[in-house]
Amino acid sequence: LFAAPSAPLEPHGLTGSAYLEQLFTFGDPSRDPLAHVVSVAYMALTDDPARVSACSSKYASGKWYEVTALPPLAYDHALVAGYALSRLRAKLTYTNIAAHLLPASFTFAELEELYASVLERPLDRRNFRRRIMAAGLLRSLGRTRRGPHRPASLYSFAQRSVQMIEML
Amino acid sequence: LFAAPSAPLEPHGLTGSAYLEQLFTFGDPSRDPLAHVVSVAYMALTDDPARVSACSSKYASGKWYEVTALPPLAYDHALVAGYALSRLRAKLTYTNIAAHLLPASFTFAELEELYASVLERPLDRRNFRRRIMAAGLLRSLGRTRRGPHRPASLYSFAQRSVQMIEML
DNA sequence: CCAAAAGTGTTTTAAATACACCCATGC
DNA sequence: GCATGGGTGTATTTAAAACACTTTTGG
Repeated sequence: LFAAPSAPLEPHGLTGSAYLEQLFTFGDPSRDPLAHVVSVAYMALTDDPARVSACSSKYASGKWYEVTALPPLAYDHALVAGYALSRLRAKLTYTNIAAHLLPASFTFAELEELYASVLERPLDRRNFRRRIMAAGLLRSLGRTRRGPHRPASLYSFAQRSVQMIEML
Repeated sequence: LFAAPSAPLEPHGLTGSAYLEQLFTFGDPSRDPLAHVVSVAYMALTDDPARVSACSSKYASGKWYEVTALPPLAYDHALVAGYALSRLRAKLTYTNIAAHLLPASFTFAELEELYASVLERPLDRRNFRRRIMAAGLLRSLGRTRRGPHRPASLYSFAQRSVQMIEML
């Protein structure tokens, strides 16, 4: 989460390619003690935090936190963040929304780690791979990433537009 | 669907017990050619249409239509209605939201007919009953409804508050 | 006794789960 | 050659799907 208390995330300030999804409109009269504020909350996904900080000076003071360790947030913003997380969790299980949280090419281990950390539970590597593949979510790039150990095959998402897919 | 073109459904005009769920906030600048109107759309569910017409004179002119045969609607209201229907369909399969579309007691056949008509597909009576029962969705009332044929057992929902349940 | 809706089980098929070892590389 | 992360298959369990007849009542 990118939390910039005095400068809420502005959809139009993001670089073009970021995925945006409307979450919920918060309008409880008591959510702000000084005025009746109606906020239409959006969730933006990116694989590259730097793009968010860079797109406007307003966000330069923002900070990233693990979702499980958010600092105290103003107003009902913890509620908003919780809503975003639960939506993201749900959509990971029935859409290809993960395409917007990973770079153009990635290893299977990176995909699995994304799922495991957002869902906050360990996944069986073999069963996970079987289902992802059966869902036709990925395209193999035929390339590998070399590193200190056995090279890992690289993949990209077959589709970037978010769509429903049975998978978990 | 209750369509009252010149008098949009006002949540607070409904009788107390109606289930209300926020759908989406429509804010496309071009949705109304005359002004930039932002609409926070809600879906209300009731088992009793008369309660809606009765709650305010503004709704007296409203009419009910089969969702599959809506008349032409103003602005982007067909989009809103479509959104509502798809949300309802989805929630029938993983929540007990049907509790708000049936009276306090009902027969199994009535429940099945509700599901079949909203989902627009026939359901196998035995498999449907097995899953609904396995989900613990219903409470048997021990009473029956007498009619021209074999009496049908009456049920009510175990919970009225909407909650997630694996079932279809 | 007949028409009409209510109610009930079993078999087959598919999917989810549980589980442990070999492989390829850099150092 | 060893440490490390990458990659693979099978057996079991559970759930979904397909399918047809008997029961109870009113008229």
